[in-house]
Amino acid sequence: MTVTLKDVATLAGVSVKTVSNVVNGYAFVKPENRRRVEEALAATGYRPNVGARNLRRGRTGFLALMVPELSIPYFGELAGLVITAAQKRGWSVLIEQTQGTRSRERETLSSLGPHLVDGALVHPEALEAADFPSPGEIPLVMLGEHAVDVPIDHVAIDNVLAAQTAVSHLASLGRTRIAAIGRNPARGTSSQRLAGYRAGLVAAGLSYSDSLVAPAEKWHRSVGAAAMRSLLALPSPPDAVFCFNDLLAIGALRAVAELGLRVPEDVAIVGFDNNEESAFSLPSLTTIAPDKTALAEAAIDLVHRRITGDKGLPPQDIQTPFALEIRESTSG
Amino acid sequence: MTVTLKDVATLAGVSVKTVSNVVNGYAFVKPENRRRVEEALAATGYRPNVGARNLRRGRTGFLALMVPELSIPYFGELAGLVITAAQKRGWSVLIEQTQGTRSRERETLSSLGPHLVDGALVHPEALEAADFPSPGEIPLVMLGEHAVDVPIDHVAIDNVLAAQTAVSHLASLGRTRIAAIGRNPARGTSSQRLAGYRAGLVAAGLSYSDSLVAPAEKWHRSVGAAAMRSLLALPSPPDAVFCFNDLLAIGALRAVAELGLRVPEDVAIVGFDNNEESAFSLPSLTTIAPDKTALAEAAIDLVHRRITGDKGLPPQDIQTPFALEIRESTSG
DNA sequence: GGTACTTTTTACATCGTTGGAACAACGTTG
DNA sequence: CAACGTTGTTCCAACGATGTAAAAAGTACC
Repeated sequence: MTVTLKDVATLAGVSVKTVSNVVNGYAFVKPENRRRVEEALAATGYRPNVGARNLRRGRTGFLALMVPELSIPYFGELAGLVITAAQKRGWSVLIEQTQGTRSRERETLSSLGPHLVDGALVHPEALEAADFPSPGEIPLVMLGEHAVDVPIDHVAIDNVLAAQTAVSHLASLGRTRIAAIGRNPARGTSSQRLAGYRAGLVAAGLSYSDSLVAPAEKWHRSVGAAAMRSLLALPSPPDAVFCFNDLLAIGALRAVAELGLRVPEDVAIVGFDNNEESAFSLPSLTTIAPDKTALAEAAIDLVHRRITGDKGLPPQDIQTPFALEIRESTSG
Repeated sequence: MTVTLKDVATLAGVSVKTVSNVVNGYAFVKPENRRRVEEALAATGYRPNVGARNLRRGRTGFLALMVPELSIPYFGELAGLVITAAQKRGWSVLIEQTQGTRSRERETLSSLGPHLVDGALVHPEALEAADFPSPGEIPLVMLGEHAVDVPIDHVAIDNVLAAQTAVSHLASLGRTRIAAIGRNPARGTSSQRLAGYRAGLVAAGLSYSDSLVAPAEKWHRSVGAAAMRSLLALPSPPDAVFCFNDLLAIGALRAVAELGLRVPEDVAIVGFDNNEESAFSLPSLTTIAPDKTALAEAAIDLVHRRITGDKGLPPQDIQTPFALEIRESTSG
């Protein structure tokens, strides 16, 4: 049923290779033949068999993107941008979800054989250094989290500085009891944001207190609400909170409202990620806004360079920009 | 560098085909040989070349999922569920974004050759009947929208009934000036929800008024806010609004709040889609909750049946369940 | 030991494509 | 007109796997 080069060749009265040459834009084809081939191509509606082509070329035309869950707004948005950036360079993107578990992350990583995809962008959550595949396999670019001492390309914003910026902003409003929500020792991202939180406190001359740092296993809205409730139940509750992502912050907003308190008058809140919904919450959310487009472009660019040559390039560590987006949750 | 069947065969001292037989679980292999082959497989770390296997088998192992934009929560959530459901049956999912434009939708559809993917789930937004490929190509399953008289599998909830349910709920609260946001003649989904809206009005004995139906080109939050503002500026503004999706409703919530009015006391609001964020908005949003998991499973199941045999099956039209999720925006 | 049968293994062709070498046609040049 | 470089085309092998059919090895029975 499907049309192959051979069918086109028969119809055009030339050899298979000549048709192949036309399809691939080889220069030296007699105009007359080229015309005949092109007509035959059009007439038959020929489409190359990607599998066969890749078998021959040793390329697949696919990139994998590994994320915890697409239903999390940050990853949905990021995936969309990655797909767009990849498409510009002729790649299709295959998405794998890991639910943020180490076992699924390892499994996914090891299944990414060189025949399935040309390269992969991975956004690990629980992965450890030992889990990384021996180099020499397909090009890998890590997004978001910096796994310690693994010689792999890495693209992210400066999480520590960003977190510090958020906390400094809260301090600059005159808040003195600044809490944090999102501690999770198993996740590198959490450690970095926690470090930034502490740095922000120090810079503002405030002291750190463990009791003001709420843990959060999953960074979901409901967890943020629960954490906020427990913080507000403290003997001396916080007057500001830095949430390690926007979902936690959205949950926190709700918890504050349910207790009849006001944001930002009673509690100022800052999030992280700048999800689209955060511009529309009530009140809208001040947040760290990573340049997700830059992130996606940089990652695709890097994997592109790895795939097309540049073998010698040492592992890159690229930082993309971010900004503090000030909204109602910290500015009445 | 990569290990092929041949390498394994050499190491095990048997023929390539025997190794292939072991890999594929063929029954008649002498235990002794099977053991040797398995050892060689383990020793070399053999991984099948998917491309070559598919070339031979005529399958690719990929499904495509076409959606407007992953950054829209509904599609992010849906895509996540589709990927999960596909994975259970051994497929990887390739995502294509169309931005909801007809040209990109057509382009995408026509690029889905039989060699690239085994089947596709498409969620069109602007596509018309004429755009559909001749049958006999790869199996297609349409999600969400029912394009008229195209003999193609289709999975969705009953949009008309769902919309009617939403409006009936508002009417049951005693609201009499029920508006709608989201009219867009170019989109089938909009027409269906509009029809349901009218049916709901009729059922409640209310009259329809064009002035209470706000258009919305894109169903985004900002558009919902703008539409709400214009509805509230009417000489006799609505006391309830049915928004054609949750994003519009979230925008509407904000517009109401900015004017100092209360939800649901002054205006009750119902959305559609049950995005995760809608359970946490202030107030939380009453909405139509489609069973997205059922939708994803049904679609994957259908495409699975198409691919593995069942050629004769007439085009299916499957309806998946939905529920009205009542929250604060209609119940103080 | 021979026949008939079953189990196990192998050689070969094949999927659709492209790289390379060989070959043919052509116009230039000496 | 022979030798040559340039252009254009074809043939063949290969990418890595699997289906087919035939060969080889084993088993059972007379």
